[in-house]
Amino acid sequence: MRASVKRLRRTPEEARRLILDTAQELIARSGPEGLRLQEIAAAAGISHPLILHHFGSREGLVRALVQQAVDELRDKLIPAMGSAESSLEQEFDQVFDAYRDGLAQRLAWLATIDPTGEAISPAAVMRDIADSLHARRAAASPAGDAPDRADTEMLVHLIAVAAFGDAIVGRRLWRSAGLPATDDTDRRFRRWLAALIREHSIR
Amino acid sequence: MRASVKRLRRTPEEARRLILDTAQELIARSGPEGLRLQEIAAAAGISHPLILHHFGSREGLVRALVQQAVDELRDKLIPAMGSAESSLEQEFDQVFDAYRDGLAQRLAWLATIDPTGEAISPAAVMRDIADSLHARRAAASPAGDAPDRADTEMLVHLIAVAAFGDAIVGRRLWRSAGLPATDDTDRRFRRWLAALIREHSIR
DNA sequence: CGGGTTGCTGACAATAATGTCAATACATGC
DNA sequence: GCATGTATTGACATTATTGTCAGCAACCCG
Repeated sequence: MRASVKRLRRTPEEARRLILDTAQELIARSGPEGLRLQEIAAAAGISHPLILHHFGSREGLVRALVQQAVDELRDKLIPAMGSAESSLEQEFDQVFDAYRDGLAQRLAWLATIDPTGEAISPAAVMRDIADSLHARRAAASPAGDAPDRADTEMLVHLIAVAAFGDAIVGRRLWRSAGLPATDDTDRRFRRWLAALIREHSIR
Repeated sequence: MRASVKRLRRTPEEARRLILDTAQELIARSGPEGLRLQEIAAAAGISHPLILHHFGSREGLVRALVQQAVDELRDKLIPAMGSAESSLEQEFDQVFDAYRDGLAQRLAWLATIDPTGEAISPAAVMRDIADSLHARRAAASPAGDAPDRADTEMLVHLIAVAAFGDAIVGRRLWRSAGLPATDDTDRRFRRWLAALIREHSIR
């Protein structure tokens, strides 16, 4: 004899968005290990069959989550490394911060789900970034001393893997080195790396 | 009316070893997501209660796996970055190779299981490495121009996070940059990074 | 050889997870 | 207001996974 409960009716886009956002919060908090449909549903205030309705299966949800993580990375990285005005230090802050809120964890998860990288490829994000950065470096350097294209590619790779690795194991490593795992230590590392790169670019 | 089957009887150490090794193979292949007792047991040719007998619970097995990954990293990294004779290039090969065979994946998994890094800490591995490297740098540089201790700490951190990140997303990023995801590309990156570091150290 | 210790297994229990389905409620168009 | 479409849900089915337990079997020791 339960009173008929008010039922919220969303557009499919809203519903998918709600589910994806909730799932990502849970992943950021406790990792992808314990990502259960029931748990997501409870956190989102919906029933678990609704997730299956919108994504077909758990597998479909995972695919959507991974795709969104890749898109998110691209959308954060391109403006971070592509803007011509910002300083190297500002760029680094943006790149390193891009991985916050569990984005690095989601990407690491993707890497374990799809080790070969065949299933989902982040398009040509890195090439676009390298193009943009290379153009800036060429413009900034005196004629005849333009840096090698390969050098720029290596540089982009270094920054990408370092920022990614730092997001996942950075704090742990600082602790293991006997240094405080604080924002300040993080910042000092970024500054040091920026100086290293600058030193290299000037030559 | 089955014939009584010959039963293999191992020492507890052998059994634990067999189980851990089998589990790690599975993790390296398909990630920790699908790490099931039944699956490990089937791959190891044992029954799944035997795992529970030796590790108490699935949780206990996970703890042992993570502990072994941390130990393995330490045992590979200290000789790789601590030896005085090898060249920077040789060291880099050892450090980057240390993460192969899924070790980086296991460590990333650990990072998602234990995000704060409180539960299992890799002792003072990084400090030991920094100590060792710093002593070498001081000895190698002319008197009065010894590098800063903080500089060495940053350097060790950079190499550690870059190698880690490279192990997990490196190949994917090369593909995304339009470069071949081959051993050769990997090696070129290591050589480039070694040159960058050398350039910095000489100054 | 006999008895004790314990590694090891098959069968079972308990629970939890994904997925199915019919029914319901909310919106929109006529 | 009524009909249609579909987002949403509760109840259920199915399967898989961890964990328990009693008993078997290999090895050691006297």
